[in-house]
Amino acid sequence: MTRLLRKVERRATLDDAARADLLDLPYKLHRYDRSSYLVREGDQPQRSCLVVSGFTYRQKVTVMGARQILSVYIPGDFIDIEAALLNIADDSIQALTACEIAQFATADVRALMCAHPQIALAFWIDSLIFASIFREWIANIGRRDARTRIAHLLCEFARRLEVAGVAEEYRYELPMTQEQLGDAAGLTPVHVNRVLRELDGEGVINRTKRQIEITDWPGLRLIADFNDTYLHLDQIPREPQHQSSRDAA
Amino acid sequence: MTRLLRKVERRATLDDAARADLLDLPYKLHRYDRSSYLVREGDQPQRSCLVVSGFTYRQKVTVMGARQILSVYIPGDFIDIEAALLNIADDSIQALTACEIAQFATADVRALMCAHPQIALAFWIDSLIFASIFREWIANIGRRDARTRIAHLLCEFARRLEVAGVAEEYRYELPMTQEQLGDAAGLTPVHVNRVLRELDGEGVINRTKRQIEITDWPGLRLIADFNDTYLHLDQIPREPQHQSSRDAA
DNA sequence: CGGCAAATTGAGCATTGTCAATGTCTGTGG
DNA sequence: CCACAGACATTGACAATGCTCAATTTGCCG
Repeated sequence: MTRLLRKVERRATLDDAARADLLDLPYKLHRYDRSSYLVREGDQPQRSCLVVSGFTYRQKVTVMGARQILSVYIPGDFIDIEAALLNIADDSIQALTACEIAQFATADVRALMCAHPQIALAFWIDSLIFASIFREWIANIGRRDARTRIAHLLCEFARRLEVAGVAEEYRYELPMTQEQLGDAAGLTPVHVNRVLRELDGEGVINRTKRQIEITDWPGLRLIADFNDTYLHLDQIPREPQHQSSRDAA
Repeated sequence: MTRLLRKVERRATLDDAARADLLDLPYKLHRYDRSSYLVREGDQPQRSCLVVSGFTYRQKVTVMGARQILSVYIPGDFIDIEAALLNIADDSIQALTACEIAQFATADVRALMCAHPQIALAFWIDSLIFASIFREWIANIGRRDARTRIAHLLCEFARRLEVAGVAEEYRYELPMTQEQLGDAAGLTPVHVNRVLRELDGEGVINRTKRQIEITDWPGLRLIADFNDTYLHLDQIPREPQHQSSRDAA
């Protein structure tokens, strides 16, 4: 729970009452197995989810049966704050790996946000950043070739995981199969394989099992047409905040 | 200004003080010519924009010079509420047609939202719906073929314009060139032309100048794999709901 | 009527998809 | 410790959707 507090305090300055109410927010910790559903398209969810450990993703399936992954969530991400404000889920959320999820009743979340507008703003900023990432994905899938797309995904994961404190700077565990990578990039698994292999062969990345090591960050960045402005990392140190208690949770 | 009030009242129940403050929100009305910029990527905007008349769109350009349109805004849309909360614009906003735009100082918007959480929630819901549309676009561009993509765009415009009261049910003015449609769908203008022509030839739509008439809505819907859940139109007539009791907090 | 932007069309091509086989790794049960 | 199953990765041959290039037509506006 202190994890949630830390997250919110990064985005806004809280008074004591707000901090107390936030810490009092009731929640349940759930464990999900790999590929189980947290939310199904069409649900009217009564709970909002925060990733404590593990990874999840959001997806949609077309009538033709093709799947598109819309977003990947990492530890610390508030997955579906919109559950508290929209009536119906328009896509599904699934566990990418086994994971622990903290769940909050949407009614409680709404009450908290109405009582403390600063908290609402903090959550809102979070959801705006996700919206920004969605837009970058539209551009990525719509206007970049396969090689660039995959490289871009790899860069995004690297930055996000690093900022979340889940990975070293240029090396991380990527728990996605090539099929899932393809579903995220709008490509077939076969082609993902070709591209990954090519990047590996050129020496910009290095793959061992599910681990990705970026051996030439400037090179990959260039290939990827990657600019991290859209992640709005500048939103993090916005307030005169304490950064010292990095991982005290 | 009453337009803005109406819009907000669709999403939340306001008390008299909130209504008064909202109506007092200072703004300037600007006119923009076709294809002029409202916001440029990299700006640190001090104003948020509401479309009063005309159309605008949001876009990004890749290093290779390809443009991707990320969103189209129609009268009544709050274009960039995120200007009030994020530090830097990660994409540009341009006028699709000559248009009138109401602009609000971000500081005023922030103050209003802090004073009246119900108003913040209303705006937030709006931005969550746009995020939902972004996700649908990711799926559309990532996993549907050209024909389906274009049909989907046409369906989306039809519904949105109708709900905004800007167009009749199955007939509307589409002020986009085929090149712009292509930039929205991740296709080349040449291919957009072929697809449009094909749909026209099959008799599901009818084009005259920039006007689109949908002559076979069920047919187009089917071709488009279109389901309007993601537009969250059910959020509009939500008055006597549990939401209101919460707002009293 | 001339000029321009946009739409249309055709021919050839390439990036990416499809299909199908094979290789590799990991965990499990014997 | 080994054999085996199953999931995933890799590869190759071939096809096709959508792109490029380039010409031409259409429609609008002064």
